[in-house]
Amino acid sequence: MAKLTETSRPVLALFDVLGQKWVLRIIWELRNGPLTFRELRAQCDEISPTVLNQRLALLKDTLLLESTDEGYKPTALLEELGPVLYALRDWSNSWAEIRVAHRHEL
Amino acid sequence: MAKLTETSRPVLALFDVLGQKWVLRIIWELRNGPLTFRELRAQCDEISPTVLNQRLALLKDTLLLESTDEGYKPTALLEELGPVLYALRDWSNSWAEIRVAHRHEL
DNA sequence: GGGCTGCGCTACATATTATGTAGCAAAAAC
DNA sequence: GTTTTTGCTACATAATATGTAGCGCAGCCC
Repeated sequence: MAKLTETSRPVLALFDVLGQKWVLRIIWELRNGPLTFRELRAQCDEISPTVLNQRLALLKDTLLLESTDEGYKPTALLEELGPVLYALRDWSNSWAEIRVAHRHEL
Repeated sequence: MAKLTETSRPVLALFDVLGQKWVLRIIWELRNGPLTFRELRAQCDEISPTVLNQRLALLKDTLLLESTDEGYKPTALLEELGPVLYALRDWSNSWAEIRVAHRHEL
């Protein structure tokens, strides 16, 4: 499993985690309640189970996810990030529009 | 250069970009004005220039960064994400505290 | 009990991506 | 016009992801 840079700046440690492939996607797909390993894998476009399990281990280790009898779900702490994720979603719509507009300019 | 999954859901495209190593860090380091290639590289812990250049190309291509005579800087659109980034920074401090507390529990 | 099914997850060979060092070509500084 | 500095490329090596197969276990059915 990847080792976190033990930096004195938490935001950089956070970027280390979020910057790993599939991490944001996994968090996003768990926004509406718990999913089992196989459900989560299906939601994530059949991501390889090797990587999925590595990411789940990392996220449990960093107290962002926990596994219950219902499946994997965000911790209370991670749920506080909900509004931030939705802000990203909203922003991404403007981004998509601008990119389309830019393509048409060419 | 990595190809974006051309998905109909912008938020997933966004996660594809942000989920690449160094992308969040690069954006973060440019929050206080433009930096040159070498300055940016120094801020990013001497990241390999190969990857830095790949990421800069990606971010220019997706209209998140632009290069001026002052160096690389975020586009107006990306600057709108400022508050979101600072929210992540603030949240990461609570996260760090909880992780420390959890270590001491063991 | 014995055989099914679905589950979380592992093994492993292959393909993709990052790292680190050296250095080039062009622009600036002197 | 020579010396720096800058943006960036080349390339060999190391690290990481992908995709497929399938294991061991738990719950069911009869």
